[in-house]
Amino acid sequence: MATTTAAARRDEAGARYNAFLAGCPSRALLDRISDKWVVLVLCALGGDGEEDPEPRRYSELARTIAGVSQKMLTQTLRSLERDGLVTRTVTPTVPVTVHYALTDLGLSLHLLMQQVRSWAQENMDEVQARREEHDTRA
Amino acid sequence: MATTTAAARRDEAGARYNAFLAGCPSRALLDRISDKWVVLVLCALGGDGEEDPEPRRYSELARTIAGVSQKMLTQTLRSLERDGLVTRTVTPTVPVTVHYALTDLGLSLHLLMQQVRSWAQENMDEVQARREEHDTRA
DNA sequence: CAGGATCCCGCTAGATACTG
DNA sequence: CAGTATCTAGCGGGATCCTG
Repeated sequence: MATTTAAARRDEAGARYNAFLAGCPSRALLDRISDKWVVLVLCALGGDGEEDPEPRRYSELARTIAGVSQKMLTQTLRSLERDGLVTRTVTPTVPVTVHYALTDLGLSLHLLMQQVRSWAQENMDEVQARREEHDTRA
Repeated sequence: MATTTAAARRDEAGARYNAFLAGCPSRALLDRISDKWVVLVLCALGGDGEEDPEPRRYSELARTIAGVSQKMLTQTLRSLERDGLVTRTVTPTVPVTVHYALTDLGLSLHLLMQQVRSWAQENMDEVQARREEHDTRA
């Protein structure tokens, strides 16, 4: 509604944009991995580099990732659970205990993320160098 | 400054958060790949799946990605150039021509992104199924 | 053609308080 | 302990205008 000139252009562009990216489902995934909390949660659940897929409690995750708020942590866990990447196990103990664990699907994605992290560890210093060089020259 | 109780907790948390993530440079990379335009520009420059590292013009990129605004495109290209992931080549023709191309570094990251995209194409349907299942049950 | 500068809106992420 | 609900600020990002 209210298709102004700009919106029309964006509409027209959207068609080509979709043709460019919507053909493959990668756009949906991009929205997923583009969330930094998703990656961090995956890292935390995957053992942050170690193969240690032991289930983590909510507070444990919050403590490990730390920089995350309850809202973001819960929200991220919810979406990951919704997509079948993590499992949520509620143990009806006295105060209630909840365990989160990676599914096979989540684990496979986590392994990919680890590769990305490896790339970062190997090349980030060069990126830093380029960045500083570029900054000082400017 | 103005370190309230919450800020103090966040501060304290920040230390552990850094210990958890700052040990590896992955956090800096996360900020990089967490930008969807970065990925899309990398795709466009990398040929979107094809190995076709031919330099692209600014308007060409804008047309290919389409959904992006000039501001975001320019901003993304600037940061990528700053990090040494893409090169910016200005040819002083009559109206001025600018070519963007992936550096070796950018290409390697692009290849990684392609792997992620492959994962997406293979598993996104299952994710979709899980998602719908989860939605309809709720 | 390629991009700088500016205004401005929306949505997200964070803080706070409350509950089972 | 493991959340939920609400409120708000900040900024990402789009639109628009202008320049070399």
